[in-house]
Amino acid sequence: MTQLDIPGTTEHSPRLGRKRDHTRDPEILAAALEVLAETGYDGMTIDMVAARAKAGKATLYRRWPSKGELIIDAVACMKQSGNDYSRLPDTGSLRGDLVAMIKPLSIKDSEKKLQILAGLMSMLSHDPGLADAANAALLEPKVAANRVLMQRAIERGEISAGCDIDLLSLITPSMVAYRVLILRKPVDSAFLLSLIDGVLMPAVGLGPPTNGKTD
Amino acid sequence: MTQLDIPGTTEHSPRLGRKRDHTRDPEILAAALEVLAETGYDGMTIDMVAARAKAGKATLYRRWPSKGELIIDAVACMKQSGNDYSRLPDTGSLRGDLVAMIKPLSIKDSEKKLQILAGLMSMLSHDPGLADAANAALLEPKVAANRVLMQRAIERGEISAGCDIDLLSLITPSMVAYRVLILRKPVDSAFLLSLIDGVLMPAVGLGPPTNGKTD
DNA sequence: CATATACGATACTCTTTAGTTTCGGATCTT
DNA sequence: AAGATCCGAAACTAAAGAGTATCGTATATG
Repeated sequence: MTQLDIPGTTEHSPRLGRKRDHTRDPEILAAALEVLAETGYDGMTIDMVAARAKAGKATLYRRWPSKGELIIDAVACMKQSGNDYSRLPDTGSLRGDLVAMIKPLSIKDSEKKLQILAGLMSMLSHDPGLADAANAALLEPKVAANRVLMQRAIERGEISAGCDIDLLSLITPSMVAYRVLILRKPVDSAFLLSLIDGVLMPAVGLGPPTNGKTD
Repeated sequence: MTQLDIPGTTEHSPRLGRKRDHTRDPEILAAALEVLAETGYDGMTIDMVAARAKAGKATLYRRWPSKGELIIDAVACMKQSGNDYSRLPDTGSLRGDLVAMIKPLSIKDSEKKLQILAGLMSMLSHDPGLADAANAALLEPKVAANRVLMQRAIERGEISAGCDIDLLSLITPSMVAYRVLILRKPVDSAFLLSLIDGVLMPAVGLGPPTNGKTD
């Protein structure tokens, strides 16, 4: 599904025969993420991942020493995949930028990431390293994007420099997570728009777009 | 720890001998919740729960047909315990009420509930009933409290009736959940106050308490 | 006090799954 | 083409844990 690029050194050099085929690692990691999202860490088995990737179970163990390491690798590799926040919207207004971030593809991506997060939620308490990796790969990209947008708005003087953008940039991700994981309701434009207009814009001091009167 | 009250019918009546001792059910359910919070659903074993409750494993199976049913019961029983939101703060102002909700005990309670939630997060996708039960027992009480406070503020004319209180009442719970489960940072008054003053109050149209000037 | 029954402890069965080993076939190197 | 090695498939091992059965003890009922 995702085309990843692993630094993939060719191990130590054998005189003859084949080299270890690292070209399929991305497929295996993608399969692991799929199964993880569907069944959770404990529900998932190595056989499921191998079957999904059409690889032998032994092949997986030739590359990763354990199930846990495989998952850590799989989560970590999500960080660089599909996060093309390099070109963020730049409409000239904060609201325009935030609205421009609402895209079906982005929503689907978020929902998949949240399913993965749910799958390893119970391990996060016991493995701080995994928790950091999961945050960095699954949530932080979106948070960072929001932060950049707000920072730009500060720099162009649109909003006050006193805004707690570290806090505000967490609102959408955490509300989306709540809605998907707990309420199990779909994330649609209406919901995201009500977050933008009902929460974020007022919080940065930009009044509501339609109703400027208090009474 | 928690003193629960189970309707506890005495099964069918035996002629002689003891009746089934349902007085210890609450202790067992409390033990189950503790182990669940500590190790997650899959990590927890019936033996752990039995040991924690100083009960025999067979005793647990005499009362609950399976591990899953035990957990469902344990989560469900949380709903009525420790949720004395019957007497909510009533300071006369929304901000006063929200600030009055900040109490160390309440924070500890939330954190424990969130650990329980994390423990069964991966099952919520596969068991909608459990998801509803978990939400009703672990998150919804806090959400409902916020909603009541805001509804009162609307009724007394403090804030606009157009406020989306169903949305706004989710903000604190979801942000706290994010902070505890993902960021694994402590929830303190400073954080909650910045939510109130930096997000909620602006969103309901009540300006910041110190700085009323826009420029 | 006698008896039936529920209790806690513990041994047991059976299923699942992580991780290993084996093997025939495919493929790269020389 | 020959040889070495990696591949996928599948059999295998070992450990963990859900659920059951047994047993001696405690206790409520009568």
